[in-house]
Amino acid sequence: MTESRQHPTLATVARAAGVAVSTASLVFAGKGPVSAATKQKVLDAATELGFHGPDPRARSLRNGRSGVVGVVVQTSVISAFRDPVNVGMVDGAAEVLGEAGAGVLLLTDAPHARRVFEDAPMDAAVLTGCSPWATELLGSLRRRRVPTVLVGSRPRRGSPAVDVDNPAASRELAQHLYRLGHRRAATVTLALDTDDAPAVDADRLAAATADTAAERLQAFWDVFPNGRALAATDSTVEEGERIGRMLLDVPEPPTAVVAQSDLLAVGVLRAADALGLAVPDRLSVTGFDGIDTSALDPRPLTTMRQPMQQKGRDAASAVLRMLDGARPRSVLLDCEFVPGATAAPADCAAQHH
Amino acid sequence: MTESRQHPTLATVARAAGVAVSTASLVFAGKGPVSAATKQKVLDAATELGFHGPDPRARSLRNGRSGVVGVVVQTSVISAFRDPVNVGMVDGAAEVLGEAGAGVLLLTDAPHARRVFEDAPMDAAVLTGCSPWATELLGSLRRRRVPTVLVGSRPRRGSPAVDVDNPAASRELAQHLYRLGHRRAATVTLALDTDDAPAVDADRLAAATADTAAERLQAFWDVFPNGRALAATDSTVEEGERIGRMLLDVPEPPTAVVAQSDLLAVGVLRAADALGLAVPDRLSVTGFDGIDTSALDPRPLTTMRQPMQQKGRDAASAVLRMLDGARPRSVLLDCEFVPGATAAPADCAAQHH
DNA sequence: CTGTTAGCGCATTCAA
DNA sequence: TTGAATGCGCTAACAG
Repeated sequence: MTESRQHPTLATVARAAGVAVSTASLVFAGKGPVSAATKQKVLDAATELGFHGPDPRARSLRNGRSGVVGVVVQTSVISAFRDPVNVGMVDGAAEVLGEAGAGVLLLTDAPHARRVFEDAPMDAAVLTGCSPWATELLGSLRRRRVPTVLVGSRPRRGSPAVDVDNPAASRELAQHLYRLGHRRAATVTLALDTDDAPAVDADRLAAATADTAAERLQAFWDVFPNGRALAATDSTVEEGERIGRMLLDVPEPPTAVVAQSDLLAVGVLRAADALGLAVPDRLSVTGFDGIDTSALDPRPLTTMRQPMQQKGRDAASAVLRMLDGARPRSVLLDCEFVPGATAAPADCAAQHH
Repeated sequence: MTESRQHPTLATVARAAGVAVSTASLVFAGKGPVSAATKQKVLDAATELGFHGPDPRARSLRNGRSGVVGVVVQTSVISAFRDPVNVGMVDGAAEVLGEAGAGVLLLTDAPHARRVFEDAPMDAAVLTGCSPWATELLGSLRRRRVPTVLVGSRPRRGSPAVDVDNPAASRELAQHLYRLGHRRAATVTLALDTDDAPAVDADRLAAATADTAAERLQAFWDVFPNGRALAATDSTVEEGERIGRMLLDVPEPPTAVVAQSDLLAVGVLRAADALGLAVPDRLSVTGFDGIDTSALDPRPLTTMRQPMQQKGRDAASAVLRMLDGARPRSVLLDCEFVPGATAAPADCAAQHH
């Protein structure tokens, strides 16, 4: 019984099989023309030595590719994944990347994980969201010459972006309310910047760092120029309820609230319930995303369904094409209006006046 | 204006700075004793050439470490992350690994991603759940000599496991019901195996591949030897409702249902609502996990809170210790009983008899 | 404190 | 078809 060697390598195996390393390499790559007999010899030797394929680390140095794509989400994994939109996106990306044989390196923009971000081996990256850090991270990626695709923001510095058509979708939602007769509408935006204060005016919008929130708000104001806007700090039910109360617990509440996400909208529904405002009779509420909220609230939300997984898939495809040397164009996906049951004609509300 | 070079390397930088490569290496590693002047020269040259740190791929070959830890979840990312328990676990792991400078490679047991699983560079792995594939994946990891920590299953083949004390926690829950006077109890288990059929008997339990489900069921039967058990296929509200109906829509329904997860328990609550069985007056329901279900159901669940993030953190710490050559012991975490409001004395139920 | 040297394990030339 | 030789970019000895 031979003593177990340090660590079997291709060279070890080749020597044991009595062939050249290049031959053994071909066998494991399944590429070149190798005679069946030689192949078998190599395979046998490998089994004998307990060698199960070439070392990924050595391959990546040699090939200049590690087969890993970084997917960067905002803040901690737990808060990012509380939102089904992010989960869907990562899933879509993982699916396409997995089929292409690429791994998903889960990265966050958390400061304490910067070391990982800087040092991690990755051939390309998908950068999601538009946190204040995003710009800095993108800069770092560019310096390292890591091809990057953005998700949920505008294209920047040569990096293509995959996103939904926020202006069109948001306008459609606002116009839907307008056509229903609503004239006093308010909106709850996603985080616009790092500021915790809810009040949003034109100046703050102009300075906003979050493209998605800004675009959706702009579209809302296009339709309701005087509509009140308050910014949430997170896309959660709790935030929606908190901001919803601020919006609704006033002498003359709006007859419609446009929430920039479904989770926020559910929160607004709760605020309305707490204040005794019947939805949709006295208040219309719209969301954004099209996630399954049946577990959160029985009322089907009037919302725009966005193709979350498709965003991830398209981002992954784009990243893969960039690795092939192409310069893919940005992608703008369409959303689909979901009628739901939380928006109704404003007349009802007016009657209560 | 000089033309941009192919790709700046440490050697390039060192030459430009007029120092030895090893010196430049030390500068970027921030380790050795380098004079401030030399250091500056190197940094300047690097900036000049657009060199921003050593290539991770080359480092990993040289160091034999890629700084990446694989975290394997069951099935697709999307279905795994629909369950807050998994999200919490991954978050805990990401936190500890991130602080240690290690990246998280998100892996699944999906067959189409096997190539990634086999080829991905990783120094160690955290293997969660106990899908039928888990055993095979563990075998593959062992052959590659990738130190692995299991989460949510028993220790196997030399790999330590991090888990909660399912027998103790489940017994406590069952005994709580027993002491409340319940004698006719039933249970909804997590997936026990790949079989879709709900009915579970002792034989099926004996053949179960999912340790968690099996342990919790065993503990239930220890207290309620004749209690009916039906297996869910997933830990979701929908499954809980489906199985809940099977359990409750019978002539003599049980007075208590032990669900093996909170999501399943919420489903059971819905089934009870649909059948007009008041909880907790005529039916007691318990869950497991201690996730926040307030968004799903107003009634605070009687359940066991398990430290989800701690599981991830402990698994990550164990993996890190294994990378240091240690052989960490398995960890069994305690759960905490949460009284909630969905379990009450059986008397009430009996009175309706 | 700094320079020289020798591989890490592999994929790919180029010859035979 | 197969074999020998080269270097991917870096770090860690060691010697100055």
